[in-house]
Amino acid sequence: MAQKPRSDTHRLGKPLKRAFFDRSVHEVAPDLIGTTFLVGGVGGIIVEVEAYHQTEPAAHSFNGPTPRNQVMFGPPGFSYVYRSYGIHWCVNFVCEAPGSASAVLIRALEPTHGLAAMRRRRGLGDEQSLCSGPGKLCEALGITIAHSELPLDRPPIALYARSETPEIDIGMRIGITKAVDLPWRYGVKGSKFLSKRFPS
DNA sequence: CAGGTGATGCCCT
DNA sequence: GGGCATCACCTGC
Repeated sequence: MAQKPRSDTHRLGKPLKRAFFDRSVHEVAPDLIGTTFLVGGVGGIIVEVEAYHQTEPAAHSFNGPTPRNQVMFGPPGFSYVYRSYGIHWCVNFVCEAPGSASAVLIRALEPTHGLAAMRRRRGLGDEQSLCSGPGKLCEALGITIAHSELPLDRPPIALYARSETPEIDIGMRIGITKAVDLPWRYGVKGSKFLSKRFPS
């Protein structure tokens, strides 16, 4: 029998304001660790993210604005959803001043809200694998391209401040082929809900 | 548990 | 037409 969901015992913090994202992506990314991310009331605690910035070739914005990535060049506090490998969706939060074209990729959640809905969408019972990857968490939360370019402080999206400050691991980003040596991946130290363990 | 690989859509050159 | 900010499943240790 699975352990009791954490949502039974922990309270949500204050809603994040859109101004939270009007800072350097390198400040926002680690600050997002431990916050709660819900879509339509379903989601959990962010345990892993990566930062991307226009000045670095792994970013979708590196080659300038296109129809797909235009939201990255707009104001902070909006979602950017793209299709990955033709199969999965991945979600980012746009950061910094308009034109900086930086964003935080949400890579893993600790599921806390709507476990039944997530299991149904994922076709899985294993709680540890529900949201342990950028494509997995989008499937669990029902995120598609229809959720791109939406404000992060209005329904159906909700973000809540962390109630405790977790110990944070920092490492190289995963699954990319360019700018592989930038340590722009952040995660909750020792979390069982990461997409991959941080090297010790 | 680590490593290799096929599936699959679409953006951009 | 090339190249992916991935996942699940298979192998072999």
